[in-house]
Amino acid sequence: MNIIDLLKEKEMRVTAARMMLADILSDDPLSCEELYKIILEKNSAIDLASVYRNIDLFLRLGYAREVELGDGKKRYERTDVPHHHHLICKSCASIQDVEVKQNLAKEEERFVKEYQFQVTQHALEFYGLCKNCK
Amino acid sequence: MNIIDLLKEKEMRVTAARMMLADILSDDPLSCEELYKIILEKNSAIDLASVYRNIDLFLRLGYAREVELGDGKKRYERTDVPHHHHLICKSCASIQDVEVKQNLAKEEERFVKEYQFQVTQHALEFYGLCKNCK
DNA sequence: TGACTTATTGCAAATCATTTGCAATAATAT
DNA sequence: ATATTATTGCAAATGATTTGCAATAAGTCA
Repeated sequence: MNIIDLLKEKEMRVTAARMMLADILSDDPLSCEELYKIILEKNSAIDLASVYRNIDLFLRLGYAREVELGDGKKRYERTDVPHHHHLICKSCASIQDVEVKQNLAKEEERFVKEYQFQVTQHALEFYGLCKNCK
Repeated sequence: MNIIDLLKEKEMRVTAARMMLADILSDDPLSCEELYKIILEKNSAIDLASVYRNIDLFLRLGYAREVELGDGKKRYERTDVPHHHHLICKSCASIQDVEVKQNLAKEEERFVKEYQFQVTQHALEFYGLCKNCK
């Protein structure tokens, strides 16, 4: 689903700021500060507060997802990139996307049966040392 | 390893604040603010800044581990409780410990071979609705 | 197209979690 | 007991994120 349709469906306005942000969001997890700076580099500008507000909107629309890398900053990536996980280097902070082949869905089914807990989402990230840093 | 020995080994002082904190840290992941309040309830007091400083020390000593629950606050639990994961309710914020039976170690070995990335730690948390909230 | 309504924006100030500087205090070695 | 210096409490600083409010721009309808 593209961002224009998502906005119209909820009767929200299609603004220049939202289009630009939607365009910049990618498969890399980016913080609001990073998004803000990328926009500055393009000789454009969206107030940092508006970046936060619109990212928040994108989360509610299901256009973006939050990624927790454990450094105190929240990152965001588009939901239309396939579900994946990250290898996070504790030395240089580089982030690499990886797929995990194990089936966590089975575990999640078990949680429903054992604890009546309905899992809607999970976070799985790996920390360590990358090729260059070890 | 108990906290007194860990401190002495590194020639750090065994203080009342450290003993109290070490005692309160448990298998539940608690934030610094929560630890601080628990101590207040015991009619005792450790400055919040000292809680932060000592938790940080405990991490370096390997006495505590950090748990990321994605709500913008870091939580801590003792390392001597077995490695486990959490079911985090998005509605009431309750936290339940669970074991995951799948073997992530195999995936981690694959990352070494495929990307020369040495995993030292991973974070796996499940989000959803608990028994009472769904 | 132009005027109208109201969501959205930019700006500044507020808030929340965490960190830091510094003087006072308490833990260890002598 | 005293001296040394790590640790503490307190207040102020920082960094990420949120909020209030007036100015602006998107959508609506004549």
